[in-house]
Amino acid sequence: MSENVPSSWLDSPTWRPVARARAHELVIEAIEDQILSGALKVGDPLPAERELAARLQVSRAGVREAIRVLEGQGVLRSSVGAGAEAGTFIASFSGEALTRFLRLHIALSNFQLADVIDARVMLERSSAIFAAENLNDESVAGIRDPLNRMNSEAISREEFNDADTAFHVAIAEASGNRLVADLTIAIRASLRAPILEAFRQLNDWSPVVTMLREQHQAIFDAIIAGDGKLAADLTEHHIRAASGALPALHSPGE
Amino acid sequence: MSENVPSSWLDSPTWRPVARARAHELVIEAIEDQILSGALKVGDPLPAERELAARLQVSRAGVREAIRVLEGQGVLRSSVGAGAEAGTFIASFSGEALTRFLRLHIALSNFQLADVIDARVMLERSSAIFAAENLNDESVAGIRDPLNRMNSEAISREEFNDADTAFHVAIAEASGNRLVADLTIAIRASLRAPILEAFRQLNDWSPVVTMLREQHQAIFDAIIAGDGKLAADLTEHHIRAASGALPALHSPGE
DNA sequence: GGTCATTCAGTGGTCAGACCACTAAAAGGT
DNA sequence: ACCTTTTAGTGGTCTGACCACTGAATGACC
Repeated sequence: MSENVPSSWLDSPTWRPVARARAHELVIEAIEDQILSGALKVGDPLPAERELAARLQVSRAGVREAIRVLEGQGVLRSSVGAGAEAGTFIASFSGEALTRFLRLHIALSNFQLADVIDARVMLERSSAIFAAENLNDESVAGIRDPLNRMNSEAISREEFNDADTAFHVAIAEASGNRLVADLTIAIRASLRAPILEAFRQLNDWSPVVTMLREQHQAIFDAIIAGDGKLAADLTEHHIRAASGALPALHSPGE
Repeated sequence: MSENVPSSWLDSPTWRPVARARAHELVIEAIEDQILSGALKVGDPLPAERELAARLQVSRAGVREAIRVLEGQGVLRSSVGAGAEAGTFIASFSGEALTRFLRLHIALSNFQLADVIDARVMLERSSAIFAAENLNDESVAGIRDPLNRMNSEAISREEFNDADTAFHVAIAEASGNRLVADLTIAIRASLRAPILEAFRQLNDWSPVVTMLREQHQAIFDAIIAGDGKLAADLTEHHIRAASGALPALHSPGE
């Protein structure tokens, strides 16, 4: 049969591999199209799995796999049961997707810790500037509360770490930029375990915590005074000093 | 039977709802633990799906759903076949997860466009500063190439947009921070379709493209001159001017 | 008509098994 | 040793059965 086919036809650059689309990717695409076109909004239900499988002419397993992916991206959520609350819905939001993404890729050395810290510096400098410009009573209280918690004498290392995170997150949220806040939260959350472990490996953490407390207070004072530039500089200095005070953060188990 | 139970016992705060763990989430957690502990690195194979299902005592479907989620996060990749290249592996990296994440959440109005643009300003200011500080022949060529492509007279709107993106991405990559570069790429990619559509809705795009070309050239010149502060300011001005020149970007179909 | 208990129907969650496409490795023939 | 065929193991897909959940519907009683 090959003698009937001119070789120039076979060698023509119009022949390209045909990507074989996986069933679940087709379903993801279909759902994504509905979202991008505006047909699906936060809170809207999707058709039932069996219904969607019939409509898209794939198996229910393929639909489920697609839904899992989009659940993993914080886009969908599913509930068992009957009635209006049962089924799969467009989710309101969850930052867990970003957090897991960063956590895994940091662990896989796809992002270097130094790059993550630099990115953090950049994000939080910006947050500090905007927070200082956009202060209101609510955001001040939101920042002051974790600051006070960190100053409690009876605080454990874990509680301190979480209050420390809450302090930084409150500043990011005070900046008014949701994306920046979520990136800040995700980066901090992705580093929670390594930071905590580095804290644990400090024999005496009191000089470190004293330093952190002073630096947090100075940042807070600068933000309250509306001095965004100073707050940004103090924030950068603080992040780098904190990072430097935790040697185990940089060489966990190599 | 209820008369035998002290009500203070039932009301005790130690009673909490027991979260019912979904099979695929258990599998994700097991894989994640292997990654976080360092047992799995980029390029490593996972056990076969059937094997993993047996080991974790869940069904193969549960394993597949977990793998899909992690594929969606750019963490895993799978190949059909036999031999050393068959099976599921830790992936080297793909930015598609971030891009899709942003694209969907922007479409769902979970992130406001203004916040995304501000985040972009912040990222690209930082990139411009670091690029200006860390110049080498390769990064200069990487930035100059898309710049030259944009200045071609025969360029289509789509090609211009993609070269524009490549220009910004090259600067982010020249900054040397992988996470910042990937965030920049993801944000730009997530906005590709809306930007392109806004471009299409311009009756006469030549004044806009002239402006963009001039601004790109000025940014390039500032980076080459090693003036990071100027490059950052020009970048911010450029991003905001470009955004302002595309009215349809801000009211797509409301 | 209102209330309560039971049943039903539809939802997602899970599993097992069958079969397919792919692909390197193994086996068999020359 | 080389080539062809077969094999074995991989992920991809589908089907069907069953489970847990949960509001809605139905039926019984007052």
